Amino acid sequence: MKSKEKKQAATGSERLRIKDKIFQSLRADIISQHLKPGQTVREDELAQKYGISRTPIREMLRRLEQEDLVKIVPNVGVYVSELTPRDIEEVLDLRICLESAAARSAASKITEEQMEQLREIGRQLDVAIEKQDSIISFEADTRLHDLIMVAAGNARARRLLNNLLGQIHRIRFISGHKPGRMNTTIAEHKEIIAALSDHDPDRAEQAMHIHLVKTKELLLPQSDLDAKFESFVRSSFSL
Amino acid sequence: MKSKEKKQAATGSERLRIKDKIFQSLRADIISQHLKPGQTVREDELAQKYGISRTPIREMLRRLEQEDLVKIVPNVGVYVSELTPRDIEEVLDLRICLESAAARSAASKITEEQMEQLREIGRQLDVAIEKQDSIISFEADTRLHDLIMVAAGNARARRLLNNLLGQIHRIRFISGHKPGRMNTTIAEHKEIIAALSDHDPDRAEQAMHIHLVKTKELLLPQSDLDAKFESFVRSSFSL
DNA sequence: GTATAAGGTAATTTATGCAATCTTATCTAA
DNA sequence: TTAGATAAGATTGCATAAATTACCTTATAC
Repeated sequence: MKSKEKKQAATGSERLRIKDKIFQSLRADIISQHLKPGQTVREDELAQKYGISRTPIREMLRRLEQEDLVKIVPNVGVYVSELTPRDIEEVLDLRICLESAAARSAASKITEEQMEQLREIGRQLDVAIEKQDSIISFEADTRLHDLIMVAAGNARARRLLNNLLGQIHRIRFISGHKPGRMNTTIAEHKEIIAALSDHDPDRAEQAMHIHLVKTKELLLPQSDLDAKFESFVRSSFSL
Repeated sequence: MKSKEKKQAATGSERLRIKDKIFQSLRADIISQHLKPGQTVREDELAQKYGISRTPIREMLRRLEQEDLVKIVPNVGVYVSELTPRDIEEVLDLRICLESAAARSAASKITEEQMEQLREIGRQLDVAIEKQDSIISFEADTRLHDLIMVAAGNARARRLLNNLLGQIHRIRFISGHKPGRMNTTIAEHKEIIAALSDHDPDRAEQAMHIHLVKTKELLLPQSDLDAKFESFVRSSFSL
């Protein structure tokens, strides 16, 4: 009896981690294209796969829907979201909009401690160039962008962007790795760091904007764009 | 038999509406301050109040959490979100960021049909001024901003903003009505319409930005702001 | 007298069974 | 042969019950 109670307590304390782990696993499967767009996702199936009941699975699926990773049709089923060129452009435009504003804000608000972290990231970028290691570059990239969102001081904006990031990573998986982009990306990042170091809002916003627009153009083939319309965000600066 | 099927179909189609209605009711109670910030919200209580089980209530609460209207502490409970001056500023800054970009985008993309709807809204604004009717002004305001989001062509941005709108309305309830603001608001709206009519992205963005910054300053007493830091969004244009 | 631990209570979280709904396939009639 | 209706199959949606967790109270030991 006592051993049983102990076991229950153990599973109980680990359950939260397990639940979160399952969610991350599901999310990763969609981002990594392991679950293909349009594919049906059944509650029952996932419940069996992960050995839990349908109730928490349902909850996870709602969260994934909120991130636009799945589409839920009432009384019918759940599907992995499609990612049309239009969808991709919407996500990337939103990113440009949010992160450009964040860079502007961060330029004024960033603390010396955060600035030191940024410089450390800058040194990692040097290492990435030296070793031509895209993994290091990618990780530094991720920390750079998140650190700027933190420095910008708008927690809601950061949460929104983190939601978008799931889809952005998914887009990366679709587009595949573009070799040769790393070095130019790093140069853009260093310009962003320099602008923040100078606490220059205009320059920081512009640097981030240019960087993200270039990233967008790389991820979204120009042929897919509707060229006759201006994008959601400005395509050039006139500061 | 046939009548039974008919009845089932009827209740089925009404069920969704009822569930949606309960959600809207809950949401309205929070926005209207009928449920006070910090107040505990129990699943059991709501389930009894609305005569449904806790499962759909849970689902609604998760949706409300996603809109930041409630805060869920795992294994503890659900609370109505607080709205500190910082929270208010975050929400309003996000709005400025999204809607300014939308106005820019809409200036290029807006169709003649949408432009005609805008002009109709403009005429409603004239009526509002003539009758000094803030209700008409508010309704025209709502349609104006949403129409611009539609014209901007970014469905995700529109959804995000609609989520923010719940909190923005809540902020309005807290701040109370400011008489005398209506006429200047309308003037700003007409400038936005004029800029869109000219298909001038810079002017449209600037007009929207100025309008929303003024709205923010009205809703958020300057004494609450941290004056030494630049906001998430630029506070002035230099076009 | 205070602090700590154990037990009880009230809430969420999970699991499971049942009902409602949608889709699809088959059968019949025109 | 095709169109429409009906029935069967599958899946979600809802409700209730069991389990777990967190908090609060109380009692005991130092």
